Amino acid sequence: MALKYSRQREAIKEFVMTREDHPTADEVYMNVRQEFPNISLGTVYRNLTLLSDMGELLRLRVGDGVDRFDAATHPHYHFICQECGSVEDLHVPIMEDFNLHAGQGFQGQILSHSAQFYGKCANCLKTNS
Amino acid sequence: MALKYSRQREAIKEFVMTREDHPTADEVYMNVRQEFPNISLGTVYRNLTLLSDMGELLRLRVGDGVDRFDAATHPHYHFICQECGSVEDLHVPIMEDFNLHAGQGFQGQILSHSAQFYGKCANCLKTNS
DNA sequence: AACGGTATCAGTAATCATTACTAATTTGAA
DNA sequence: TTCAAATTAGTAATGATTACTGATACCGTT
Repeated sequence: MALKYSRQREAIKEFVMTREDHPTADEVYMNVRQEFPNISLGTVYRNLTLLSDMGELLRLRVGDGVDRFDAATHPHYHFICQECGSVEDLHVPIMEDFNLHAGQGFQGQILSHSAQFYGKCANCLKTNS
Repeated sequence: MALKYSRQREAIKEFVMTREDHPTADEVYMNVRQEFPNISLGTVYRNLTLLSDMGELLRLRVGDGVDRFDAATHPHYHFICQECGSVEDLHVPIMEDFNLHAGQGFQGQILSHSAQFYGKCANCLKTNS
């Protein structure tokens, strides 16, 4: 049960931390392969899951069927470009009041929320007219 | 290309409309099978996708890896119970200002958002202590 | 520095949700 | 009623993720 160091896990974590976008498991695999040509996709998944469970990474499910990983572990919102599918962090504070607003007339207990914003990213805005 | 009536599609739509929860494709399949014992899962998926594309249903991806379908097609927020995984509609207005808030300092263009709220549903609240 | 227990690995098979394919059936306009 | 086109049932294929297995790497203890 005790966690042991592994060079592969370290490389995976390091790689995700260098990225501003939100790489998928496959993208992590492709890149870490340059340092560890024999690393297997299963190892990448296992470590990404492990790191997420430990709270060192955030596992994102933005709804396109592929999980993405984010080294920014503090709670924050995400933007998804409807044009190119890119995912960006939004640098605004979490709206805590939103939980109260949404709970009006609701019989359960709301503890947290997540939100995704959609539109066109800066790149796609200038690229196509 | 022209849409033709089909009894299976009608039954699928009717079934989803009777439900307050948000059935998965498999749940729809299991239920519509009582009326059409030979209906295939592919037919269910094809029609759910078709109805969603036409705007008669909403396809939800709340992040648990399974798509859910909602007959309430107006934009609204969802609550997901962390205990039992149930999904409920929240009956509060969409916060349009949220787009502006989130767009502070963002170079792209935000057009819409979706949000999910997490906690304990009324049932789980009273069931376990 | 070698030993040994266990976590981790690479490789591969299995799973699960969803989509694609195909020959047969159903729909609906002429 | 006829017939082209849409839809179906059944099944195969896909794609992301997880599970399994024998070999390897890590690390506290000798």
